Amino acid sequence: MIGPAKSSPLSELRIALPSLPMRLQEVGRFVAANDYDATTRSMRDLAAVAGADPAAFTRLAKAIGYSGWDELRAALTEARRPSQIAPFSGRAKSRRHGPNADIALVTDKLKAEAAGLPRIPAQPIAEAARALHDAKRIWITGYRSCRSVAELLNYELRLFRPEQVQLVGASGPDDLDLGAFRAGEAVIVIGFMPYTHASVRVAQAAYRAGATLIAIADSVTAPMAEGTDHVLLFEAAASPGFFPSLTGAIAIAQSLAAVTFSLGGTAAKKRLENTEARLAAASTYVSEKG
Amino acid sequence: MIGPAKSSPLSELRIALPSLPMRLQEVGRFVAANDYDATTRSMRDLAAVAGADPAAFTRLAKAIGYSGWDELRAALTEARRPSQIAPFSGRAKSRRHGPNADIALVTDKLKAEAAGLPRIPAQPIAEAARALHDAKRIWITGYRSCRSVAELLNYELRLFRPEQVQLVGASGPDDLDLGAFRAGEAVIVIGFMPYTHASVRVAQAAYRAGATLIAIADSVTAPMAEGTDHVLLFEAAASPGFFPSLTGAIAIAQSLAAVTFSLGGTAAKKRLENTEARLAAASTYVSEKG
DNA sequence: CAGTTCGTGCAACAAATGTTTCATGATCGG
DNA sequence: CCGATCATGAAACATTTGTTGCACGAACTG
Repeated sequence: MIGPAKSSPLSELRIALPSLPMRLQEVGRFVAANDYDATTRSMRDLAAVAGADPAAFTRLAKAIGYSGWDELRAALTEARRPSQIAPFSGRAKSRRHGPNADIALVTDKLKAEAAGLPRIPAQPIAEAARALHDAKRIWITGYRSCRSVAELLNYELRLFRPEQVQLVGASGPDDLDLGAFRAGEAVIVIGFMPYTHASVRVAQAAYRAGATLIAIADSVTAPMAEGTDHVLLFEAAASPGFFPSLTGAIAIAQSLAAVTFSLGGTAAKKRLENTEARLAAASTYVSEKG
Repeated sequence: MIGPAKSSPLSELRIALPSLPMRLQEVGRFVAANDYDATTRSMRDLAAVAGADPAAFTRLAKAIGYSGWDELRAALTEARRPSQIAPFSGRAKSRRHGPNADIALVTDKLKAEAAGLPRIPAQPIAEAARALHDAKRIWITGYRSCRSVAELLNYELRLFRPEQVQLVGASGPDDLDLGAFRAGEAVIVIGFMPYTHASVRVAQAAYRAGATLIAIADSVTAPMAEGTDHVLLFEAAASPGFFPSLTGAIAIAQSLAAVTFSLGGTAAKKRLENTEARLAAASTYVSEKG
């Protein structure tokens, strides 16, 4: 016989609460209010904090239909598991047809990517920028679609540190510069799943050389993030569509360059002015007009 | 001297990982990838799932500076505690100096860019995608910082239309292909103020050749947007900082590629699968593992 | 009022947990 | 080639965990 809907152990607890003895009610309320500690700390610890008897927790679990505290806690743990964040809720399932389908795809995509940007942790970026500021030389790595991010970062950093910034593999896919890394230098590796072998190799070489490693990746478990001093996370799979999104990575790269420039002070400003003057002299740009 | 961020036990683990013995590396990776289970399940359980010796977990914890597995797990548990709501949300308000200034700069920048994305008009993107779908050949142009956008677009489009997409100036800054444009082809020009002469020349050449012209720019008055069939606008100056922002342009490029792929139907899907298979065969990527 | 049931705290219990020790095999340097 | 160090798995260890038996007191019942 299957009982009523076992939606959540917490709701079962809440429903059964009024019909329970007084002491069990107290403990039950404590569990409901501190369900995170309930899943992570021990029964005796909880009892001490709640000012109750350890046995009360076992009795509570049995009172609401579990075989014991262990089983209740396992249910709470599963209910709290983070990976249950509705991966396909409002997504491509509602594949609309007609002329508006494409427009809907675009707006959904833009909205999702906009939502992802504020979730990027700012502090690691600031710390990484300081590391770049202190580095004698900066190497930048990114393959396949991440190469665009690498090149943007290379371009912006070279605007005010032209001598000290270099793109790894600029002369071709096999020009890896693996032996060129030195301590005191910084190596930036950009990538997301699936990770290329080349980026992992660069990260390992940088690590062995004692260089400061900065990874821009979609996960802390990325192979090239191992051993890195700084990991800057973005959400590659956040938006609908078939390719991972690089918007977050671009935003990180730009912020990194901006803060690094800010740390550079007047010296960086002067070099940027020099670069701009040189570009203007070469008449690279179309002159502004009213 | 500011050391690397020791905020999270996961970062400590990640930093120490490469210098660890092989078995401890495996266990460390497992913990990093399954940190929720690491906080909730028992050491022996984890060992069984990871296929490792229980003792390895204790050794791992000691290797990265903890007194034992219990202490490491406690640190992981605290790092995961949900009620850690935004330590910097209300703080870094008007602080323009001090250690929080950089963080404020980053958060402001990200927020501004996130706000700009939904303002991008979707319909022109969908229309441009249809034009790309109909084009016999696609040329992509972008100089200076916009080159990164051009290369991303080139990369993504070539995934399912490898024969028909080409980056203008791929062989060098003077390789402009100006005479190669034909009617029935599409030329994409990416740029914002100040505009480079090269991009304007490409646009004019495309116009004269009768090719379909698509401009990704920050203004309808951009020189290379004159005579253009499609103008896709983004806000380059929307975010604080010293460099114009390319986040919007990247988002447009990705949306453009996504819709074009969507229009390609099963044929595009098949070509994408072929490309992926070729990459897998070349073992470009690190193989996934549990 | 006596008898019963129920709720509760305490303490003892068996099981499981994290840790340590030890033996074995691999790796490295002289 | 040998000795020393290190990495690693298995088993023994002390501790902690969740559980249960028991006693006491309150509340309810006849």
